[in-house]
Amino acid sequence: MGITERKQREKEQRRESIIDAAETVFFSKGLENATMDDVANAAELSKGTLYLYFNSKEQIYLAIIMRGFAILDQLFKEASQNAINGLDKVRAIGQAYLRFYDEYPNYFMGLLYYESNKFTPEQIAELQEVCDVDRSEHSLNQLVVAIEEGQNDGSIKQTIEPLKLALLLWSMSTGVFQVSHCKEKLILERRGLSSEDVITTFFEFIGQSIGTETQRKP
Amino acid sequence: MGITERKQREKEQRRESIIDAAETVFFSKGLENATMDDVANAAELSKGTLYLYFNSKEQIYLAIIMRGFAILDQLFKEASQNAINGLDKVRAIGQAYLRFYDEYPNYFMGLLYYESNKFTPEQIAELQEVCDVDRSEHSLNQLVVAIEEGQNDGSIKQTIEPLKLALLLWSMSTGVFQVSHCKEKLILERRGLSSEDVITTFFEFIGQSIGTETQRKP
DNA sequence: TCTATATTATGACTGTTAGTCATTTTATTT
DNA sequence: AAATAAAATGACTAACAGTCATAATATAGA
Repeated sequence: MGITERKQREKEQRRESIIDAAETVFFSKGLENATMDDVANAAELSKGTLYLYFNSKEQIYLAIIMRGFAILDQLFKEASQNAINGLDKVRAIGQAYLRFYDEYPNYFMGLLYYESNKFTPEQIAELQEVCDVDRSEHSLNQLVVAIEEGQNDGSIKQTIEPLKLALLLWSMSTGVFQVSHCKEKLILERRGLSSEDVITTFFEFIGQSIGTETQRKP
Repeated sequence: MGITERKQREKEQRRESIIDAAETVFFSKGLENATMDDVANAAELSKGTLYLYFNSKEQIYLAIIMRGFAILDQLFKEASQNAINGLDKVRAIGQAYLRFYDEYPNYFMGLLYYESNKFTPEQIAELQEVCDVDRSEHSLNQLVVAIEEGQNDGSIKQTIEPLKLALLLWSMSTGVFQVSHCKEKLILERRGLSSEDVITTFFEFIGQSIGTETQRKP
């Protein structure tokens, strides 16, 4: 009786196609300005149908954000691959996060949205019932692992415990990307600085601060 | 003819009282859940009247946020007062920012809201017509000045230009406060870390990284 | 003081949109 | 072919931001 399986699969596909449509709509008009009818049109479904697959507009956005986390997770994984030691791994992950911010700005914004107050634990639990797992912590864990490795192989100072350092690096990077993105027009340009410029300096700054003496460039 | 002046003054007072009311309402129920009727009730005015003083709900929130920036600006000013050199000033400003985050969490959230995409330049321009000036850059400028001072008196490394370093410190701090605030329940507690713990480590980390060798503690 | 005019305030009304639900359409089973 | 189950629909509701004709109040002029 493969019908049940086929139906399950079709349901899954329909859900994905709704997320696809919502992604296009939300990313182009912005979450606030986009209506559920917009999404329904884009998905070639009626509005009511959307609510058979998701409980709310926010719920759909949350599903989109989870896609972003999956991408980020993958980028981190790839970045870690070719690193020669822990510090190098951390650097590569940092670069990967920068690439994520650069190449997937909409997903990055979603990440910020997620990291704010916005979603209640209930909403996140809801999602897990119908959709993918919550991947929001995977990326951070990869960073923790890289730091542990670096502290073991002697490339990273042991002054800060891995989880704490990972959280710091994560939050500092996020903050720098966010601010340099938003201030680009208002402050940076006016004074002859660019966003990339600030970010590059940030990476140098951090690299020197967490590496052991032997790792420092002259 | 003092009547014009009195009327002007009364108008100003009414506007302030609307902001007072909105502050109470927005801070207690959250911007999203609060309605303009809530604000009107709290202000003991009709909804229509609110729109004689502000163009939109967002506009009122923006006015509240500007109050937050004024407070922050004041805190930075006080913090700078007793510092013995530039690095010390920067440290004091950092502590002041932390105090702001601790003691005025709602204003801090407003600051984050402001630093996001949320407001268009038009909205900010609108505000300036009817209300206080845009103070959002003052605090950052104080930080720039402190860094310049530190680079002149030899307490801060000269490797990064003042504006860039100020932006970095600002954005890193903001990111750390934000994340450690939001992750407190989900990640930190579960692994025996506290938000203060992370923030303290952050300040030590930064202090050591920007100070000149002679400023470092053993 | 009384009337005309300008200012300030009001709340019923409008348009929009997230979310619902009785009904219809389509697919599956007997 | 009929009965049943699953999926889809779109008209409907409730809530809310923002508007505007009308009313109340204050000021100025006679």
